[in-house]
Amino acid sequence: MGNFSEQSINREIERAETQMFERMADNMKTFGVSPTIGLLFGILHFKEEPMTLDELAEETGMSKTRMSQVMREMLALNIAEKEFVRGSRKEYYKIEGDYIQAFLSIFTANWKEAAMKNAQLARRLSSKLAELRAEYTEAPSEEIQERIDKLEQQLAEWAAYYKWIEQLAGFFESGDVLKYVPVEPKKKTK
Amino acid sequence: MGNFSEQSINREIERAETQMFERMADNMKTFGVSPTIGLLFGILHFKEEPMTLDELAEETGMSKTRMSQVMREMLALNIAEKEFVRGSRKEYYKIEGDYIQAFLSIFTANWKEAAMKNAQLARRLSSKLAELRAEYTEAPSEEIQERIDKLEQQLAEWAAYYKWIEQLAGFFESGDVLKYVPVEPKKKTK
DNA sequence: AAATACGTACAATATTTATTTTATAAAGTT
DNA sequence: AACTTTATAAAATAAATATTGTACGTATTT
Repeated sequence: MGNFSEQSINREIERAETQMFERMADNMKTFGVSPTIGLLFGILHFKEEPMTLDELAEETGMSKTRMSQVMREMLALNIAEKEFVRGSRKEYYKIEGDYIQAFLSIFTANWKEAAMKNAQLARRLSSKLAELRAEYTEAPSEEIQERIDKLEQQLAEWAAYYKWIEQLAGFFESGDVLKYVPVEPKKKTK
Repeated sequence: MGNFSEQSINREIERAETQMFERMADNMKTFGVSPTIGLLFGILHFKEEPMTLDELAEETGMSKTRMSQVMREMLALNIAEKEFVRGSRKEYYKIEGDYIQAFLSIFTANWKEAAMKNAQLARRLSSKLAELRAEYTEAPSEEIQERIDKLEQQLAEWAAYYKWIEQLAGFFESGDVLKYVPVEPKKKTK
């Protein structure tokens, strides 16, 4: 007896777990990364032990290939790592750090990359402008002069912005942010 | 004379401007919002004066409908506002604050929304679990007992996380973050 | 009141992103 | 050496987002 009830309660728990994972996936999308990263992070965090691509595929119902793609992204973001398991020739993955660390890693990585691309373009554009100035030094119409000035001024303002982003990324990466936005100790469920 | 050169230099400048705007658009995508928000922000910032939907459509080559959609998003994110211009029956839009302010607004908004959704789900799941516990109090198999405990513990950990995100959003929203990650005064272009 | 200008809802299309399928290479086993 | 197993590249498909076009409502002008 109780068999049916037990089965149905297990289903309910399963459903709750799934909803939590899906919420995490959606969070990640909001944060600008692939939702499946959130899903896998949630699962790996929940299981608390390293998992193979096959296990992840089984758990999510997605293809193994997709698991491979996403785990690679997670490695690049430094929110997961491989764990060598002797005796098995599968690769095992586990997460690195907790939710907050993952959050910090993701934003750090994204912001740094954005700042870097911006800096790269800004350099290119600045030298282009210098070149234009040099080239047309003899007959510089009022209008063109002004236009170049304006763009340079805007580039400078923009540079201040992405340099600030870089600083912010550092503030996250170093964990300094946690000094000012501390983690509250989690309470036991009432 | 100089007419051809003048035309070509103008084209070059135009191209540079466009590249900067496109970079901004790409930044926004990275940040998890529609790239066109970055584009319009860049244009409005550059022009330094309020613009109508038609002007924006003209400038971007996109449809007026799209401009309307995106401006609405920007209003919701508090990075743009309408400006009433008497005599005209068009609506004029201008940006609110500089790049950094926009950055802060966007993340504040996104993080708050994510935290809110998480909190909502967590509440639902917690009461569901309580309900399950109550319902099956008589014949609680070892296994189910443990499964519920585990999920509750995970929910608690997750709650600590999204509460932290909320705090972080507050830290951004209040501008406190700027105390610790200050804006460097921008240098004049060399 | 008819005509025009404006913004946007709604449906349709295009583009991008996520995911799967098929194919292949490398390593391990028999 | 032939056969498996594992991961992933490359191509194909599906799903989600961004964008446009059409239609319509409201306000304004004539």
